Amino acid sequence: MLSKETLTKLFPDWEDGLYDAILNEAELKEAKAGTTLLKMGQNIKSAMLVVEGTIKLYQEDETGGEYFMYHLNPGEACAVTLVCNYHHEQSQVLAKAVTDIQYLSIPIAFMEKWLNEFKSWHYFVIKTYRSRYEELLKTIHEIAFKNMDERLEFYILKYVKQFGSIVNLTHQDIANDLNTSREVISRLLKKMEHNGWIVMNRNSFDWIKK
Amino acid sequence: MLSKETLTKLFPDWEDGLYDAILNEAELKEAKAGTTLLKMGQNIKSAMLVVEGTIKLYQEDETGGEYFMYHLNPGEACAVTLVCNYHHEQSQVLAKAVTDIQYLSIPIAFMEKWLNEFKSWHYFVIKTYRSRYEELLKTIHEIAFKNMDERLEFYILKYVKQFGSIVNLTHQDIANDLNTSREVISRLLKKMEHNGWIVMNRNSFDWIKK
DNA sequence: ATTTTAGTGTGATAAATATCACCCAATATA
DNA sequence: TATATTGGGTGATATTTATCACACTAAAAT
Repeated sequence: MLSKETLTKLFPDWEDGLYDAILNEAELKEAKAGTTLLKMGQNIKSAMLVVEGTIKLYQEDETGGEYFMYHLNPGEACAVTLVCNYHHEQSQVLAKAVTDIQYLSIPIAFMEKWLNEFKSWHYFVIKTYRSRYEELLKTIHEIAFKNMDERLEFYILKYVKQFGSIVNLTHQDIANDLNTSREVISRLLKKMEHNGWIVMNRNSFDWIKK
Repeated sequence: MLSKETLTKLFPDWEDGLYDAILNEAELKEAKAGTTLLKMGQNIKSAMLVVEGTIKLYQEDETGGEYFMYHLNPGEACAVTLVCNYHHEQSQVLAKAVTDIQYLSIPIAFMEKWLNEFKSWHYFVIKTYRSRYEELLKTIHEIAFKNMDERLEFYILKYVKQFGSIVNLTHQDIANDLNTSREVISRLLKKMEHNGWIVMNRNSFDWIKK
């Protein structure tokens, strides 16, 4: 089980009572890398706070397409699950574990209660929304104004920032995340290789630009 | 000046003290249709609550491109200006008045204060962020998965919902909002005309689909 | 009434991306 | 070791969107 100490490190801005509330009411869950944690259209029954590992958030198309938006890391929460009313809100996003993860699952019944009881929870919710709103703005900026080569670079840089400069993704993985085809990614990566930005291997490549 | 009664109608969920605080601290401002209210990169000095008229929110490119995201209507607030810290936050969006507008301008010094004092303000901020987050998701969905013809239809439908079925926009206006060129819009509108979805006039067209 | 300007129509062409077809090589599996 | 599977390379072609060029017309300005 989770210690108050760990919680304090993950969520340093909370007040004391909130840690206790979490320890009492939240369930610590685990999921293997690759698990889908939230599908589009799915009813939201609990909030999700990341304790360990990384989650990727996607916009999902009816026809199966996906577009990667941002990472969720330990100490962060999935904004869409922080609902403040019971009225069966449906998820607008797709969430996948990219590593093995641990997360706190909090029944949405507590959302409103805690908003009333804990100022620091209130701030946490606002902070979460604000930062995710900003991530979405960045995403829109990329798709609306940039060509695929620049979007690919932006995508790789996000990966590198998260996991380091050895990118363990297949071309197909990347194509899925950017809602394009494998051939397009292969050709663009080949260009990056020619430019000396990456060193390519099977199943991975190394980002060496600058 | 603004009456408490008007405020109550615009913001029905607030508590009594908050109306007074607004009446004391907020400044009622006006702007003509077409005014730019917030530029990208601009320092945020005050929050903006719409009292009268409609504001359009854009993502802005360094090179002058724009992409329309959503409308702000009376009773709604600009999420990006609802900052909860003083540290010279910069606007990530472009906001333009599309009609003559009236809005409340609140120095950001009060943001944090009111978060502590008024629960209803806290809820208002969260509600604002949540609904704008959802608007951004819709925008991403459009750009990431749809071709220009579908995006144009989505765009027109947003307009129609706001202002009625007579669309008083030039092809160039629309092209700017969708970050494309006038020719592209002209051709797509011509197709819609052939399909019997619109009746075209100079400077406007009429949406008659279904 | 004439000129200017803004809004629109449209062909030609270019660029970006998507799709199809098929190949080869590395790795996993039988 | 043989075979199947997965990851990747690449030409050909189609589609979508962008760009250029220019013509036409309604409305506005002179």
